[in-house]
Amino acid sequence: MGRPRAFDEDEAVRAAVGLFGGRAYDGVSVDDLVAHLGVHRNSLYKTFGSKRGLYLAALRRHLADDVRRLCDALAAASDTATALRLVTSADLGLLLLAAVERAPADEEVAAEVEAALLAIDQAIADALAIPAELAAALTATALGILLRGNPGGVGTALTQRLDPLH
Amino acid sequence: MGRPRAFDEDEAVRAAVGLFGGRAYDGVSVDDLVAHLGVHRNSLYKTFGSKRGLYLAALRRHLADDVRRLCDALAAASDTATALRLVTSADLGLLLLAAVERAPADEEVAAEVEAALLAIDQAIADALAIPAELAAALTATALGILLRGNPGGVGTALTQRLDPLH
DNA sequence: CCCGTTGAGGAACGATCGTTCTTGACTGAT
DNA sequence: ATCAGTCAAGAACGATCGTTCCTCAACGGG
Repeated sequence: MGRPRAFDEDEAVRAAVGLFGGRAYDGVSVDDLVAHLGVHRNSLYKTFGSKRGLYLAALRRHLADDVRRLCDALAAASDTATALRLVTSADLGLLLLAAVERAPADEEVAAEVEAALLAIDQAIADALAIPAELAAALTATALGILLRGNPGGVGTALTQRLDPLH
Repeated sequence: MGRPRAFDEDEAVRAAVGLFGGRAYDGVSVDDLVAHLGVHRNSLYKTFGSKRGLYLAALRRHLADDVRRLCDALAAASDTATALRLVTSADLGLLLLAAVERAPADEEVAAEVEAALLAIDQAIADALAIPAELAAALTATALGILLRGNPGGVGTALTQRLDPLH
């Protein structure tokens, strides 16, 4: 019963992933969300409770979709260069912003971020058959490269040194 | 002539470095700054022009002081492990936040950040006598480790593999 | 001694923030 | 046809944002 929804919740959350992945949390206003999500204010609060609720939904969706897809792709990687290229070419804007900007101020975000990073570590460790600590170092390298906007394939120089090793 | 200042400008900027390095730009209000800097609203705007002006001053101070000190320390590093340890133990909170959160929205910030990262790259390249691209990869790794809050000396696993190389 | 100048101290501004309220449109079941 | 229930639409809320204005205190030069 009741009037049917005029918006698709999944679609709205994915749009929120794009917005929150593009600029800081405080840089995305509720007006921006309403304008770009196709969800009206009232429905937004009815569905997600608050701006933070929507942010958490977007973050979890980002991790469940994009990060999960990255981990699946990593499972097929057989060498360090491939693994590093996969991570650095993935769309992890929201994860990166969440880790640097939100995690220190929101422990629920911090927990999600930490779990996602550990999942990436594990995927790399399994795929390359290397210790988890070394995989974590590779993840850190990939995040650092993403952070710099990947200036001219910085990763290749490193992987050329790493590949003969393992 | 005129009434003498009751605050130390350098001291105020250093306090701003601490505030802006601890949370997001929008998470630090002018009221916070006034409360923690010992500078009154009027003097803040008279001296720095705007909140963004103070932020830029703090960022430049952070780069001129902390990053410069890091580069000097790097000049004395003779192996990869030492270089990586120096960067990951440096206090680069403001640089990290600026790179991820402000740089995409403020090209002046982006320019400062890029210059600082290049300076770190160069310091590592010079100290270890390695190509600039490899040094950039090491910088990226260090930033990634900082981003994760350095969970249990992740860097050591990587440097053990890298050291025999160069 | 008094005047011009500069900073301190707050009050106050308009704008925007996240959130809520009110009203009306649309639905399935009675 | 009517009623209860859900959502759309947008006005409106108090709070807080960055910024400005106004008044008084403290100095140096004539």
